[in-house]
Amino acid sequence: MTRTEPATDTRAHLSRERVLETAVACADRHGLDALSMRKLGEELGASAMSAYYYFANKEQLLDGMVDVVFGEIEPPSPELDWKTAMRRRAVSTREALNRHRWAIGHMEGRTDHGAANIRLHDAVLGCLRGAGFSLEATVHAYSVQDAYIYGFVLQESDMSPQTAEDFAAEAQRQMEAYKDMLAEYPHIAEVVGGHVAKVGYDYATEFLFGLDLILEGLDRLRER
Amino acid sequence: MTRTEPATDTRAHLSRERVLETAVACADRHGLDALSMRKLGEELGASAMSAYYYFANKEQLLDGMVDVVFGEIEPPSPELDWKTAMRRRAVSTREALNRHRWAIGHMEGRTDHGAANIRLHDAVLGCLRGAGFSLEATVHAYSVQDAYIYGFVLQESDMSPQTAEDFAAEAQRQMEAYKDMLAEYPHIAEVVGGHVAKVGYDYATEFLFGLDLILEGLDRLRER
DNA sequence: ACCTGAACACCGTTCAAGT
DNA sequence: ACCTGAACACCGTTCAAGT
Repeated sequence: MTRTEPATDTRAHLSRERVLETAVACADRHGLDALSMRKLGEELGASAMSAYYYFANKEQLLDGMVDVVFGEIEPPSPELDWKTAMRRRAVSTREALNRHRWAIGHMEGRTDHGAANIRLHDAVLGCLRGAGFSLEATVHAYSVQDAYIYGFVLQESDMSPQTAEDFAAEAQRQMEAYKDMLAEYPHIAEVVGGHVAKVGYDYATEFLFGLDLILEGLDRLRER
Repeated sequence: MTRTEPATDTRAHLSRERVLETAVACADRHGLDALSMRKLGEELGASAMSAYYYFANKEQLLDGMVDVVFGEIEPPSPELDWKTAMRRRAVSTREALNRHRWAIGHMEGRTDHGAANIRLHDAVLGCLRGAGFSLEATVHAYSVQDAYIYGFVLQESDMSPQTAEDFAAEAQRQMEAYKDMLAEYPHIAEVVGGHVAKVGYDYATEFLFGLDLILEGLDRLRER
């Protein structure tokens, strides 16, 4: 958070932040698999093993990278009503995870939670409690929302086509490829051929559809 | 699908199925990271590179492994009403993914879908169409359900404690560890300390809570 | 304190060779 | 047809050494 650069830097020095920044940028561009400690050193303009001074191993580097992503998620504002606040936080989470597709699948399992993670967690719980959810209902509400958000981005980041038009084109291509099997799979033929290949599939509106369905369901769980 | 073993096998021969079976079992026990092509050869009682005869590379091996998991998911029965059928299919998906924790995160992104995957996909679409969902509503309904199911298991498989009691104990341990920071994070203190550390967190009931919330929301989308 | 280079035990993949 | 062994270009990590 606060940069403590020595006043007498002879050259481009390394730092925890700069290593993290470079690692995130590198993973964004080439994927997490392509990010090796050696490649990271090179990208930093330093030696192959230079990152090991700041991170004991690759797992701890990933801990740090994940918390960078958490830091980009907009926490729910206490100014807004709970539904709007949760909706915006969900959208912000989706956006952050789409900027850093390597992160999904590593956001939850960390044994030591980063500072940004904990801060966001606390803000979400506070939003729900303030809206009149009981302790139990708060746990429920948190679970459903996060399962949905992470699951949606997981599906989304795995699919190649991005826009609704791309999606329609890809659907049409796949229909051609599987043409001889379509008799065996009539419902895929109907839904993909009759709908997706025509109107496409827009991730943003699809995301909001499910999100609002969940938020409306949760609203009935509140007290008063 | 159909086994074509030669009648004159001199010894324990390899086969596509046996390689796949062994790979899945190995990943179940030690994780996907620990599964190397060399280790797999050893586990098969064959040479280090033996699996390369059946799979061009590790990615195609993973394609096959993922479809094994899809094959373990119970497709929706046409005998049941749509909500019960979807509920059972969701529970079955969660169970399969919990048996094969390495699979989550690899189920969706495959470029060539396996046979079991396509079969299940078609059955789910058929169930929804048969229940009176329009083409558009079917796509919505599929999206929400799968996002929720995958996302829930993603969270679940990342957490270490399994039972509600374990969870409560772990929560208590974490409360101790973060004691000095609790003033900064009052809502975590309240929810974790006041609820989770006491009653725990049962994954199965938590899963059904969100699932039913979604299914009930979707019910209002049907025609007639 | 901060960074480097060589060394170790591993990878995935290719390919000529064996039966 | 089915499998093997050696070889290549990579990994993550350790550690003694440099400044």
